[in-house]
Amino acid sequence: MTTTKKAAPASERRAHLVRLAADLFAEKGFRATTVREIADAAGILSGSLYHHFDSKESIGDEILREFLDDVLGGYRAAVAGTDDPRIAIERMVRSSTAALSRHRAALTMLQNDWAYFSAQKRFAYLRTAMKEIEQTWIDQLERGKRSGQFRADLDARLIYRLLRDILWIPTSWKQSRGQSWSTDEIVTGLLHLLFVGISAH
Amino acid sequence: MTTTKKAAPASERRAHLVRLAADLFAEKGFRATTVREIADAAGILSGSLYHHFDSKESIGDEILREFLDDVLGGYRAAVAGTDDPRIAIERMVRSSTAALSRHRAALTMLQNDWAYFSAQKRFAYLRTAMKEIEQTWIDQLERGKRSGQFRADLDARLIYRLLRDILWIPTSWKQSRGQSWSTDEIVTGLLHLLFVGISAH
DNA sequence: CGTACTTGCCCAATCGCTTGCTCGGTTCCG
DNA sequence: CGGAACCGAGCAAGCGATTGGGCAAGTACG
Repeated sequence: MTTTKKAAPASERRAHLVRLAADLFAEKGFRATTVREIADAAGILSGSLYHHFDSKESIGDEILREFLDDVLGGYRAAVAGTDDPRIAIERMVRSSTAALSRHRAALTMLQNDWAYFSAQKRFAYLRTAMKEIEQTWIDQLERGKRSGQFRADLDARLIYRLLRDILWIPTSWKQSRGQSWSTDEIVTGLLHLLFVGISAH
Repeated sequence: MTTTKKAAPASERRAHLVRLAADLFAEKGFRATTVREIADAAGILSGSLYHHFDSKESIGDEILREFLDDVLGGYRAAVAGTDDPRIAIERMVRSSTAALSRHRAALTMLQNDWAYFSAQKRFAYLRTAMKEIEQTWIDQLERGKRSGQFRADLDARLIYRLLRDILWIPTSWKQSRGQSWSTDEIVTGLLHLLFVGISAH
């Protein structure tokens, strides 16, 4: 009665399964991961997953929504407290990095399976969220140009595109082999690159 | 007699089929693309592909090899003519951008299906080529540090990793909807970002 | 000229397997 | 008892791969 067939019970077990699935998605992408692999990771049979979810896509949907909520929340907080676009951008960079490390699966899914998701109306919210993200960045970049803090010849849209994709690069390194850099080192390196480039002086 | 069974005839038709397959790989990745889709794009049945190729992997192999040859050739030419690491790096950036736009499929394949390819001994040459690419970049960055042209506190390996991934970002924009930037605009924006950052002065 | 053979290309059919998913039944626990 | 969790078996669809054969154009040879 409480749960018909399509509903989402939102139990603790369910949340755990989502996390297990997310780990697999983060490494292989959405489509390349099978429901049997997810079930194996949970120690159950694949059919048993459908007691918790009505489809594989629902798992993906949940992961993507949580990620976008997290990112957008962070951006709104980043621009709320200050009038200085440089401070706002630095906050957005740090906020993005933190959010991405919290949702590695969502990133891999958006990278590998964007064509798959964006073709479905169920995932139309992806485009909406992306547009808000883009607008937030461009607003700050334009403000920085007007205030004279950023180069006047700067193409805000182009820089945004570069930044957006640059920011989620280090996330895919996390699971990489061998010694790595700490999140701090990476963010520092990025911010340095962003504001002053690689040249001396 | 001439062609036993595993050979590659290297005909014109074959090259055309590789191009069709590459277009699909560029959009969906290697594993996510089926041989039936490739055949459909060519207007033939899937089985007919096996007259030209002995396996789906052979198509991928051909695409990847051509790409790596192109990139490495460009790098060798870029560092050959000059002693100035900044000039060498600028040449490498331009060479990379050009090569990537010529081999969008290879990029998507390396991004989406790296785990798949690198696990096979048939594709062992991928790691070899990647190492030569990395060494070329690091050499130039270190030379720039020693000559005082680049910041002394610069982590060459970190910067290389960032650059490598940054460089192939704009490639995935090419097929995007609506107005875009020209290759020149993108390269200029990147080089500017790389050498002087976004700050005014 | 005409016949025989080769070559390049493709179809039709099928194999063994994996995919996401279904569903009736069973176990466990409050 | 009742509900949540899971099992076990299986389905239709699709997957990559392979085989055997057919068709047309070319080549060789008498």
